[in-house]
Amino acid sequence: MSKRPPLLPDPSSSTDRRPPPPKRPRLQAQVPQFLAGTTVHIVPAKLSDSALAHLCCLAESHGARLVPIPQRADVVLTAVSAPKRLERHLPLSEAGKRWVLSTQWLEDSAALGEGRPCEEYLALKGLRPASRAGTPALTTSAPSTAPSTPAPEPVSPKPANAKPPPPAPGTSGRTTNDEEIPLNFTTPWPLPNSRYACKRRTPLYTPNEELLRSLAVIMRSRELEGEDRSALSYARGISVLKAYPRRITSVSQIHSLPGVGPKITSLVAQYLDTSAIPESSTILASARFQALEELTKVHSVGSTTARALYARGVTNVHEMREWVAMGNGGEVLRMALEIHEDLMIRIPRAEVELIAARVQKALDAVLPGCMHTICGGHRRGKPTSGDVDIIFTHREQGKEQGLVEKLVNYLSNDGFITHIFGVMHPGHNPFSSSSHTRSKVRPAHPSSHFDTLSKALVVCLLPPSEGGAGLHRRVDLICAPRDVYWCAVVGWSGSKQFERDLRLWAKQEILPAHGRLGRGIKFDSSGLTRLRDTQPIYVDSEKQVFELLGLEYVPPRLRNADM
DNA sequence: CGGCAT
DNA sequence: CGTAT
DNA sequence: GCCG
Repeated sequence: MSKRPPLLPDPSSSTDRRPPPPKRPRLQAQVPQFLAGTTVHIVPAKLSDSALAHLCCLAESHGARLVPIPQRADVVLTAVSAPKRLERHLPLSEAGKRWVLSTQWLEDSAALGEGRPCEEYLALKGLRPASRAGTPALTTSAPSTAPSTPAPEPVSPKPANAKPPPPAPGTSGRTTNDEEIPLNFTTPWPLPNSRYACKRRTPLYTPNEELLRSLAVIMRSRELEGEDRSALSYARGISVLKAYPRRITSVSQIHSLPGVGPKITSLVAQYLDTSAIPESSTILASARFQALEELTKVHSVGSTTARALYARGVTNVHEMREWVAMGNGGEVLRMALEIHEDLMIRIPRAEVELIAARVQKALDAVLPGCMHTICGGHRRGKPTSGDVDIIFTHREQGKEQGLVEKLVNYLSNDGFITHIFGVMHPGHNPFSSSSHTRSKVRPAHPSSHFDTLSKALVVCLLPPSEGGAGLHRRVDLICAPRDVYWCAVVGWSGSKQFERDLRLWAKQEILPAHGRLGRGIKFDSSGLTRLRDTQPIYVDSEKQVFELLGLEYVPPRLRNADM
């Protein structure tokens, strides 16, 4: 939250603060020059030619001077993560005198328009400049944790075209491949002009962070109060603003953005005037908001339940515990409270990957030939995750049946899984079961991925002896049949707004009217279906999903359309 | 004014 | 109603 | 709350 006040014009009226000096002659700088006066060396190893060229352009366009040897650089960028391999490209003694960062630092900073904190992108853990020498623009305002470097995402199967004969992507039990080496292409960032998040490129970091955080408070309040439609509008507005690549300094900039109407425009105007949004501040300070926010952090407590609890005088987790101790609530809630403190702690990337490796190991033991992809925020490049989403399948269609149980049993016996919040299966409807709800009626086609895919929502514990933090971690295990695997991966990679708009777009394209011939595809994460003849369409890669929906491919790291 | 993801 | 993205 |  606490950000330094960099070069914001900041017409903050009223109180203190010296009057803004008219010091801002950089009008010709179309591209933020956060690397001005900085020498940069890019280690070519492990980079494709095009990726290298891309990074060089990126660095120079932001003011860097490129130097051919690391010894002369203020900043060294590299895609090499293995310490030993890195050592071959730059002596450790030299390394300790400058920042040695992941290339992702440049990608993120360029998208943001300012230098990201270096600490979050150390190529080698703990390797930082000993003496704070010349790194002018790169002041490490490192606020906190985030140890691991966002690395090229690991994915299991290959896009299948590497080898002609075996149709199965993953070779044997091995898994975890890389998707693409170059990854993002940040270059000329387009202004968001589409109404659909799935047609925009939205990086993880935004130059308008504070503004959007304020708007997100109002959105959250609407959610908590059950005003879903309003909340949706804020989600859309925030989403489109997050894709806006420059600092917003005037409402004229956002005037014509889709999803930004009179109300949101006025809120932005207030923010630009006063560096705050009064409605947001009021909400944030209100006891009710704080209570509902805290209560809904407990697994299985949603906004409706939270409001009901609040009405009965329960205003925090401690009081909820007492309320449960008096015999209220169900088993899931009791479990959730048991480990609530652990679940509040975010998971570093490295541990996410350890957990996935552990799951893959179990898959190998239970049914050889499986592969997985880590989805969710982790796949979108977040430095930490709230939970771990693992999608898996078997290379042969059909072999995956019953796999979720076997996996959960195996990992439970192992002591890795400590709690089970729920296991769902295709065809099994969570309604009409258990308690006496005579929910005879159920929609004819309830096919959401919540009942077409098998999955387990569990809690795991990876002990420190195995590299874990010794904390309970939420893990979603989702099993997809081979032919819908990539649809499931797309569906579970998010972000939420990205998914909503993906489906909305699909629907628009599909539904009759539209003389748009050639189209007519239904999308859900259980697959793609050509409506014309209700024929399923099999895809073998994520890109094909986008193609078939008539969309430009958006890499996972540019799907961060939520706050 | 109806729709807003599944 | 909750969960998931 | 915004849009078609």
